[in-house]
Amino acid sequence: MYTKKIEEDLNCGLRIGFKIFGGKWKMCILDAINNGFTRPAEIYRSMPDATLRVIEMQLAELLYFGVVDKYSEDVYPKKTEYRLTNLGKSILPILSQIDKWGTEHSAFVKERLQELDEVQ
Amino acid sequence: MYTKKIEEDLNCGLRIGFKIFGGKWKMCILDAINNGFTRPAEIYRSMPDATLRVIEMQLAELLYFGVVDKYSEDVYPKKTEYRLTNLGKSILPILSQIDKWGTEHSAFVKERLQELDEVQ
DNA sequence: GCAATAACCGATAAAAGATTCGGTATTCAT
DNA sequence: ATGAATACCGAATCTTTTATCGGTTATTGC
Repeated sequence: MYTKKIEEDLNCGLRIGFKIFGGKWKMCILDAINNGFTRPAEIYRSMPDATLRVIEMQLAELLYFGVVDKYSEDVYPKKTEYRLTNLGKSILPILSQIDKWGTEHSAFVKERLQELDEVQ
Repeated sequence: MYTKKIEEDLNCGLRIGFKIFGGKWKMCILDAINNGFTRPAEIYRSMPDATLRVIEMQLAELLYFGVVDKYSEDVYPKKTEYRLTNLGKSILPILSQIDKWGTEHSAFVKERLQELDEVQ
């Protein structure tokens, strides 16, 4: 994590929300955890487009902001589980709403993106 | 707009949603339009932390993805209005949910951010 | 004519964010 | 003891996004 050079206005709920779960993979990670993929390696396997490193980094931020909790057991295979806190769970409805919206409009969006590709 | 070098998986509704309204200012702009600030200069005055340039750029993207429509009148003062399309309006419930979430948890988030600042 | 306002665009700089790569440490199975 | 799996972390690098700046065009009021 690092501090930004340009200070942010966090007077707007929208900006705060994005601050917490607006990263490229954060929502996907929360979704994965919610679907039972609670360990880093599991999350990674469930979304191989992200690297393990980025998953670790985002988990660290989610942990910092109290969205997830971390439980480590010293057994083999080394077991670390990340679970949603109540704060994390409170994000789930938003998550599913965005997912629903995106799924509903995916055809349209993809069409537009394809146009862009054809131009370049 | 530019094409990415790293290809995106848009199989996930979440990613699609973020693609369309996940920019730093996009949701704020949609919110501003919804609150009656329909012209670029008005939007800018309603959220001076963003530059006019970035508002223009984001409006162009929102226009491209059919989230807003653009209406120009050749009168003085030069009048351009951006209005939400049905697609744009369909985002509003998500918007207000995120805003509500962010507002509810703003104290907690700010506290955490302050901690980070103190360290550095 | 000149300042002010509006909309907008291109180029480039800067910042933010993500990726890559190599490393540590642990434990188990062979 | 070697290899595989897990969880991490640091640093450099690259990509993406946002900011800055200067410019254009057009119209009105002075």
